[in-house]
Amino acid sequence: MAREAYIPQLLQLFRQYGYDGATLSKISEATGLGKASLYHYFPGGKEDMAHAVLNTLEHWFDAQALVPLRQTGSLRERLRAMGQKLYEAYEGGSQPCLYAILMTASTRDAFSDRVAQLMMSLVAAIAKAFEEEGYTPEASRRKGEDAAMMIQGALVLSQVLRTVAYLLERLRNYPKSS
Amino acid sequence: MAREAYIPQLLQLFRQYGYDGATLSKISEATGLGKASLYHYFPGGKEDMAHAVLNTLEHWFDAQALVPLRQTGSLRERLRAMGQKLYEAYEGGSQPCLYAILMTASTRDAFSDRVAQLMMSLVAAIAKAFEEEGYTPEASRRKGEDAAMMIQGALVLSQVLRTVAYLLERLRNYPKSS
DNA sequence: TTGACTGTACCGTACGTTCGGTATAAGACG
DNA sequence: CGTCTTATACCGAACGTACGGTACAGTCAA
Repeated sequence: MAREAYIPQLLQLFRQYGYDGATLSKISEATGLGKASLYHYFPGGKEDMAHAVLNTLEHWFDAQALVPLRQTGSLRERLRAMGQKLYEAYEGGSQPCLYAILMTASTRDAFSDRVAQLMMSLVAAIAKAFEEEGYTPEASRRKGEDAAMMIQGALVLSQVLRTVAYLLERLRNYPKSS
Repeated sequence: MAREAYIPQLLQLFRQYGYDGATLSKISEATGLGKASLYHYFPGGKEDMAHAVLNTLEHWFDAQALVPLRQTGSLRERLRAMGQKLYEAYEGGSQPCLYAILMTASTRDAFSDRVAQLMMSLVAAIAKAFEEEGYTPEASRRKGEDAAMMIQGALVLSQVLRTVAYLLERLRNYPKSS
């Protein structure tokens, strides 16, 4: 099996236990792979695994969440389509964002540049959609940041309050939320 | 020295390294206390320390951040005063929220009920201010959740993007952000 | 026969926690 | 006054366990 086959389990473990809490024993158990095999697929160890998950996530964002932004239709419709994709990816709020998870790791420096870049590309993609609609670059950037803030805020509150779905529902109906 | 004297260092360590990453060695070094002494002040170990920090935070919220909400003045002014307090507490976004940090711990179950309750009290306090202004209970609750989401979202983005202050600036100017 | 893959044993280190103390100071008692 | 007790503050050393990671001798399909 290719290393990509284990990405979903890795993602789930990092989400559930955090980076420091996702121990090799747990990873070994969840994947069914011995430590030797894990190091065969991921020579760089745990850090390598996290980066592999980020690779997949980066690709997923491009191919799933951001693709509606580049399609035709009203801005509102396109944002909604993105919201729907995110709603599914985060399972209605029951799953946290890996970016936020990795930024709480004790070795966050190993990921901070990468995660910042990924987040910025999300902000930029949303901003671009606004810009095409006639918003100024600055206002567009702000709209992109607002959207990202709302997404992350909803995810945190879902985690904390465990009342899950209805918070992210607003994301699905973004940008008309109130 | 009383155990309360060590709360600021503990808060800082949990924020910086996460719960799992804040090891007893680091705590010992930062506080200047031997590991054994830490168990004198916090018999319940690391979990005890985290709860002690939450105690302080709970008190701080009541005495600092939420007190403007109960004062006189326009709703807008009161929300702004709260925003200013939060802006200071999170050092303009350079510091994450401990609630979110603890929810990424591998032993998050030890804190999840407590953290949910603390977050709900924040939401409720903001909602109450809106309700007094004539908003319906449901709309008020929604406003409280929106504010909490915005706070948490701004904190996450500040952590991830490390562009810090200007995101939380919007919080300071809440609710007129755009 | 090669090369991808794996089970097992093992490494040094660090973890959270506990034990068995010592130092100091404040009361209590005769 | 002296000393005896008690409580608080603190610590060095060690506990058993688990950590992330490595070495190596295989196995097995192509």
